[in-house]
Amino acid sequence: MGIIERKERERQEVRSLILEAAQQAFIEDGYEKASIRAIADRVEYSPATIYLYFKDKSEIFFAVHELGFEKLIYQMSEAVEGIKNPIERLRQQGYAYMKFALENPAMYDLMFIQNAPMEAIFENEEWVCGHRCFEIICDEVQQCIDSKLIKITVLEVATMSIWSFMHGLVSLKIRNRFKTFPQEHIQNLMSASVEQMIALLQND
Amino acid sequence: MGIIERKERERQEVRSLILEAAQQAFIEDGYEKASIRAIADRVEYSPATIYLYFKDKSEIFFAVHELGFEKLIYQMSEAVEGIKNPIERLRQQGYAYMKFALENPAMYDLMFIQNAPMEAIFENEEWVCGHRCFEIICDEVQQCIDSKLIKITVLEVATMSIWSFMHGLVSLKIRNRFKTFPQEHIQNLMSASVEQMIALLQND
DNA sequence: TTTTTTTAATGAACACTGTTCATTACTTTT
DNA sequence: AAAAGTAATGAACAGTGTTCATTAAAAAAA
Repeated sequence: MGIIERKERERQEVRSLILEAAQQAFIEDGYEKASIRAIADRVEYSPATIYLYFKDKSEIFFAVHELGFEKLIYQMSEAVEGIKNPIERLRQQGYAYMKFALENPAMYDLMFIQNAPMEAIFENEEWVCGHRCFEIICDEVQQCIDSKLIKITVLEVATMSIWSFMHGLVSLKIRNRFKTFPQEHIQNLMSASVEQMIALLQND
Repeated sequence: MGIIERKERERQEVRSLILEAAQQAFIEDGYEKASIRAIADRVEYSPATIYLYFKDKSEIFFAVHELGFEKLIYQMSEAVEGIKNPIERLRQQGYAYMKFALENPAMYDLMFIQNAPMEAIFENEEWVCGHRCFEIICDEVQQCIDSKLIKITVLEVATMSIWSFMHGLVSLKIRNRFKTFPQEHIQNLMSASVEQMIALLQND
């Protein structure tokens, strides 16, 4: 009997319809303003129906934030494709990260700033997509270490430093804290900071 | 007639009572859960009364975030007191920043992560406390540049880089994104990252 | 085919939220 | 003592996430 299989297929279809609607609503209005009712409206279901497919709002946006990671990981991989020099790979990966954040601020918000998606991770569960993304950064850093191109030698320290720097840069920008810099120079200053950081990292 | 002066004094008193309650509620429950009604309860006023003293919730928490800046600025200033070496001053200021963030995560949230306080700044208005805090960081960086102790020579680039790095470090921690590192080493890795960054910055 | 059982979807409600406004209570001025 | 001005509030509005008894539809059993 293929009925239970078809049912499961239909279930997954509805699920991803809701997810798509949630993603759209979230990108347009942000986490707080993307209400369950608004998402339900988009898929033409009752709000209560949403809860047959997701435990709560956190869980919906955990699923959405996973879509974000897919996209980020893809764009970072694409950015280093065909490049040999490890430093150049790291640079391009960094710019891809920055580009993603500035072009999809709402998504980045969900992935690295909002509490909600983390709350959806149950005890003793892993943050799988976070780890995957983290690892592809690690890989590039490891390459730089192995080829003795950067000054830092401890992988964890290097990765934490570089990631923190990049996250700080884009999240202060996204959250409007760079008002302290002359408005018209912010973009240039951000690029200059990235270049400066790479220069500092590099062995001479 | 000192009556209007007494009235003004009383008004300011009520205002700061509300502020204190808001701060407390916020520290305990975070921005979203710190409701106007909860704040009103704390000061034993009606919710509507709050709106005689503040335009909206954003404005309340803008005022609270200013209190946070006072504290942070004080603690950063205290941390460098009596220290001569510019690099050591920068290091201690950095650790003071980190300590503040980790000890007052809710406050830090309001100051550097939440959107709300920024929304309370009207068009063409300045983020005064942000600028003040930014300047005392700038001062230390400038000292390092002047005494040729660090490799970066452009003040804006240096400050943006250092601040972004520190903000990234503490905000990823606060928002639980360091799950990607072994739980028990996170604190050590964060300190090691700070030390590593100072080492990279320094001229040899 | 008809009846029973299982599954899916919903309307209505609950307990909240930020915010507004007409009404009341109190002070100051006339 | 009456009038004017100010401060505080109760009640309401429109919204939120979430739950649950009830209804509609589909599948299984008779």
